[in-house]
Amino acid sequence: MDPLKEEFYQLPTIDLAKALLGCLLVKETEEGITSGYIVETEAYMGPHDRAAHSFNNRRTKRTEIMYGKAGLAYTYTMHTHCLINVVSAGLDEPHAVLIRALEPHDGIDLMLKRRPVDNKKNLTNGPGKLTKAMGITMEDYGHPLFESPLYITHGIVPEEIVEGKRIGIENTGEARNYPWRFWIKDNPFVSR
DNA sequence: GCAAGGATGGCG
DNA sequence: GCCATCCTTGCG
Repeated sequence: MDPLKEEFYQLPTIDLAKALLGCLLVKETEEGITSGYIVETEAYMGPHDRAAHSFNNRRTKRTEIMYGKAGLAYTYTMHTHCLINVVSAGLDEPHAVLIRALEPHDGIDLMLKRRPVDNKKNLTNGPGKLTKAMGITMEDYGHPLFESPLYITHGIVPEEIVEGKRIGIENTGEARNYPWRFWIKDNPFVSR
């Protein structure tokens, strides 16, 4: 399946966060191909979103890619883990969509080898878990997600999308209450 | 230089 | 609910 085209990412950030649900995230490596359906995302709305790394237009080496064009990968390190976002909105609008959970699809054996778990439900049901299972690292910082070897393609159309508060941003004032987390209703691979 | 603080995950 | 662990950031 071909990657979704660059034009796919030309959506308002909230719309993109929803549009990404059901899409297939694919990573090709020498070890093999892994992929999973995106089942949970969060929108980070840049300068006016206290929970965003780019709040108040903070522009550093880390956040620089958020000021780039939509469809690039923004990877960063959180504690000992790598998290992946899809850069959103126009140039100099530093928005991003965090990919929080996947439903494993291809290469499940390889993912289990990278990240052994008893139950397949726990393989990619968290932002740090899915990157480890798929072999996504800081090497992917700035990679265009409309190109191999790390790309997003058409998957399934979700039956119903639900929204709620974002996770893990307790110390961000009002921003913690914004309903900018989206997931596929009743999907067992959502993080919580 | 250095201290503080996470968009986490795993274990108790 | 606690903490390991380590990179980024802001400040001195």
